[in-house]
Amino acid sequence: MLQKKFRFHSRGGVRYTYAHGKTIRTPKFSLIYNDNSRGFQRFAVVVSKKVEKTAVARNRIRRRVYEALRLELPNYDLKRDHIFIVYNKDIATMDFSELREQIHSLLEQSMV
RNA sequence: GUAGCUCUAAAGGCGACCGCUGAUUUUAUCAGAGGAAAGUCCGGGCAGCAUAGAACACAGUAGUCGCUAACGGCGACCGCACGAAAGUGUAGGGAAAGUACCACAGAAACAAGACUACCUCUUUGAGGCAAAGGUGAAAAGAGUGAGGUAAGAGCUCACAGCGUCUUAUGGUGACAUAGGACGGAGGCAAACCCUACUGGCUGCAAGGAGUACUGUAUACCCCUGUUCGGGGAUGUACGUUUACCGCUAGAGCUCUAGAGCAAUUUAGAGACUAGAUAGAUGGUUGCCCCUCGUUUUGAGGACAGAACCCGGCUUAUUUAGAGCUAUUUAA
Repeated sequence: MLQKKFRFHSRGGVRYTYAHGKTIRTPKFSLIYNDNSRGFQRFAVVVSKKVEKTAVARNRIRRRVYEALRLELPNYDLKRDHIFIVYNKDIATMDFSELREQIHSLLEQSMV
């Protein structure tokens, strides 16, 4: 789990990123990102009720993604806001190293 | 053993590494989801609305006695229904206050009476009868035997049974048992309605205090409707945004003893800080345990995530144990 400082969720921030950010799509994720003026990077993970019905299952997906991000974080200093949108419920059961690899490649794509 | 019924308990265990939220003696230690945290269906605490008042309207509840802070909850008991039994279910007041409805079928559905059948006569018809047949969820409460008649019929009698009223006995009571009198044409009140009882409204996004901004009116405003009664007022009322308080030790839990059939309650002792805020309580992994499969490898371990706090109800769901009933000697 990331520190509270590096997560964000306020209505304004999320909505601003949705409106002005760039989007990268893959079968399991979308990544929306936009520069911010805070001087550090922030992340949000969104899991829709359409993906998983119960709160327990959504929490598990959210925590795994946050954990993968936490392990990737030392390699980056992007000074941007990022939103990960989850489309596929396999993330709850898939191999953790594979999940980490997918998130790594997504972040790499966004650097280009 | 098999089939069934009831009750109770647990919610895999111990570690490693890396994290998150909170607290503190601040860089290290401690604490950190459930039996349903869920649905938000009831009831309260708490908060505000005037000092929280009255009547009507409206809504809810509906066997009795008890328990409780309270309840539409719980316990015990009564009646009825289901079951072979253990047991289970039950909104279970009022239909001679009034209104509405009773499809299809059927002769006929609450208003008269009669389709088939039976009997009589002056026989293309008229009259008598309401037992039998058939329809339907429902067709006057009425079975057996005897008398009776043109044919019949509770028309009459005996026995059995039903309903209403009433007397006695038992019970706090619902009611039960026994006796007496009378039998008058349905059902439906989770249809309107009547009766009794209960309920002021809004909910922690309540509300408090504060910051910044905006705008309106001296009319009105004061938490649903109508009426009555009452209160407020110059910075009063309304709206938007952000951090803080509210925010967790409690009508709570465990044990022992007493009261009670029980729900529950009295006394004593003991243990215990989840309080986050788009929302922490996790991720990865090792060994053991259980289930499936198997030479091994392996797969799986339910339902499900606190959001002011309690008491219930309902729904989801894995496993284990105990007691009881029936069947029988089949394993």
